[in-house]
Amino acid sequence: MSIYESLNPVQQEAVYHTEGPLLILAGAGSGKTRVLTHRIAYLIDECQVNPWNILAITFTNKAAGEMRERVDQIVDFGAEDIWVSTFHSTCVRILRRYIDRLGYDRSFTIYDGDDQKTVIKEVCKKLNIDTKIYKERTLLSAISSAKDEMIGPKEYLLRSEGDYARQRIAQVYEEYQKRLRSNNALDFDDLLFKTVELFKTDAEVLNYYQDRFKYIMVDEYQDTNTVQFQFVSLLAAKYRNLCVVGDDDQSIYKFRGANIHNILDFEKTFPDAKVIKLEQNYRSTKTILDAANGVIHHNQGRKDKTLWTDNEQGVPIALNQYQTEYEEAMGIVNDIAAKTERNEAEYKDFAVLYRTNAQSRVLEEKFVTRNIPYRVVGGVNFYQRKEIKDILAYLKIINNGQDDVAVRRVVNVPKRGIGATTVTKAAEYADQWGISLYEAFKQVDGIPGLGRAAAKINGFVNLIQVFRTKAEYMSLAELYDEVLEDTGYLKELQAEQTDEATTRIENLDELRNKIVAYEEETEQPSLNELLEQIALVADVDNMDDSDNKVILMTLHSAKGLEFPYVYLCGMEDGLFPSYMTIVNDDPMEIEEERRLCYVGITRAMKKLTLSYAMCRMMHGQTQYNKISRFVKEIPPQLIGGSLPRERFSRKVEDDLPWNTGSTSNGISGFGGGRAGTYGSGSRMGTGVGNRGIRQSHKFDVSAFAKKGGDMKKTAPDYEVGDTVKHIKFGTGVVQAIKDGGKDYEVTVDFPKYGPKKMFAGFAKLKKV
DNA sequence: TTACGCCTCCTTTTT
DNA sequence: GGAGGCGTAA
Repeated sequence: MSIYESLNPVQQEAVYHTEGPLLILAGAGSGKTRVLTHRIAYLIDECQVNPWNILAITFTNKAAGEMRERVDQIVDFGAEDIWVSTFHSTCVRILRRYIDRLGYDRSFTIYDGDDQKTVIKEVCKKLNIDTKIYKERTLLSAISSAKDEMIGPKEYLLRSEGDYARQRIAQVYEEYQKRLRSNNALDFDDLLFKTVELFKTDAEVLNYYQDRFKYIMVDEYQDTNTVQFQFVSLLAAKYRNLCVVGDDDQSIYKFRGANIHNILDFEKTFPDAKVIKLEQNYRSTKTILDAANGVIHHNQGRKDKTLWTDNEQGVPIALNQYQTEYEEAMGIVNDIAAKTERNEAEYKDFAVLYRTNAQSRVLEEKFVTRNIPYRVVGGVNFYQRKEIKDILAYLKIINNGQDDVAVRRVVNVPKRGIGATTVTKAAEYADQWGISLYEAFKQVDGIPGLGRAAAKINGFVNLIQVFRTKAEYMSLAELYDEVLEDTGYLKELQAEQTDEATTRIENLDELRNKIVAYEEETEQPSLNELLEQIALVADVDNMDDSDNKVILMTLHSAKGLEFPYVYLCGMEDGLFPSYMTIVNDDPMEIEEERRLCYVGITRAMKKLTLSYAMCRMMHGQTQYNKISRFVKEIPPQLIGGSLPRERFSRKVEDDLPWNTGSTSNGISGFGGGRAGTYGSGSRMGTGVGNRGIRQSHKFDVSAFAKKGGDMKKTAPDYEVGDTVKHIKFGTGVVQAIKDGGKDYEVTVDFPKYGPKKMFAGFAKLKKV
């Protein structure tokens, strides 16, 4: 039997259609990755296409990695020759080879958002821009949108006639590009922009890549922006074997320049395009899918399709109302604890999704108190942490002395007496002579008025020069150790003796691990390539399916993922849909939020739980919000209640010794904050709803009775005086161990959080 | 030059 | 409620 027979007929049709433009409209959970990977296998195995001629583009490294893995599994040989990568890494690979044709140096560095901000600040200072009127963020996003639309600084100015504000932005844009250029750096948008520019200006290069990539596949096509569309169109122009996969209902990146018309008008752009719709969902229960359809049908201007499934009806959707965000978080955490304790599911089966990153804080707090392992995706990215960026800045300087941003960042970190005044003088000198800041440092004797600071600058230059020499013969990990030592960075952290410093040191260790791993898996490791890989990773990419943790992330990050149990929290008008989109009264904006909701709902495989809080702290103020309009768009018969279990969970939680009880300072006091039930009792009593509730209630009771009864009590492997590690409190010293009947009660003194009492069985303390 | 404290602004979402 | 910017004091 061929591997293609496991596909349904429509999927097969998509696989077998190999020549010419093809649009696959793939609903959520309809097996599009399967189709793509099988299509690649088919091209190679049945159509004798050289793997070398295939390019598959995704948005995240994680998606690329997954696809690569699955392709490896089904393609007989040559899989490693297929390019499976993100837009950004594809462009970097091309630019590393040919960007000198645009007058750039091929060893350019890539600037992330923080670096961009640093540059824009300098630009504003130089041009006397009042950042109260023109916010740095606004300027950057204007520049970014311009680049997405492939509008350069000159053209931007031309288009700004009669508009002073825009002219001012044009100046900023021009100066910003100038600085990137002299720093030999590209920002994310440049990677695409410059590649397209290269294709347009250099027929030889374009021709080479057109012949190279005879078969092109693009995933998540609905999220492509204009410059990405151009990139793909140019590449595919010669052979026209372009297969795009997407779902207009999951287009959620308009704010980032995604142009939904790329997918909606695909048939206009390619009149001979074949269109195939994948509408059978293999992921979710009927209930979940009906809810998703109920919501998304409120959108106008979408391609007509209805997702259906052969899966079972499943349990009803839970909807919980809470007084505050704290109680909401506690409700979610308790629910997860209950399910895992009775072995219904593992931690990694759960995802908690929210609209804004800020919402994660309260959730985290509750996960910590309940001692449930979790991982927050997004928010403060590992590579955005101060200590990581500092050390990376050193590595960047060693790699590329033209990177002024990196030099400014660490020239006085740790403190070596080179203050702002000194740096400014050197920068002026550099400007005057058209050299980089680091070059100016080297010529420090020529800079007037520096006084004693000159010697200090020499010290810094020597430090870097020594690193460069060492980089010649040392491994990257060795070089990394040298940087930590010789800069005194590590010593300074060690001297601090605070919890925060310990975390920072741990993070630096983690970075070292990543460097070692990179060196092990790469044939010819180089500092340049290492930095490039780091620059291109997103946080989702680091999500490891193997560690058993609850995942917390924004709805945006959740796209493309699936989880058995999904919690959508903060379902309130003003939060989701966001306040901005409500006041804006542009229906298109609400529609984008609705698609986001659709994405969230369709992540769930077995059960979806929605929740909202009557009031929550937003922008430092208590806000009273109404239930989200999206909840009301879900057919009510799909929603059940969960009152009994919530009440029970609260009981369990009150038994926990380390819980100080947030109900005591809650608005409503004890009892008032428990989850209520949306709608009337009669709704609870109807059909499917009833089944779900009774079941979960019953399970709760018996599971708990069992747990309390015959749970094995094992003596801890640590004793009084030992240092132990807790999942979030960090390390602490055991002060007392008491036999508390059904479990051992341990008191641990944590430096930052003070003494905590906890049950050994729950706390999972590890001796260190 | 640095450390501290007060001020403002922020809140969509990210490769 | 928190991060970053700015001014003042030592």
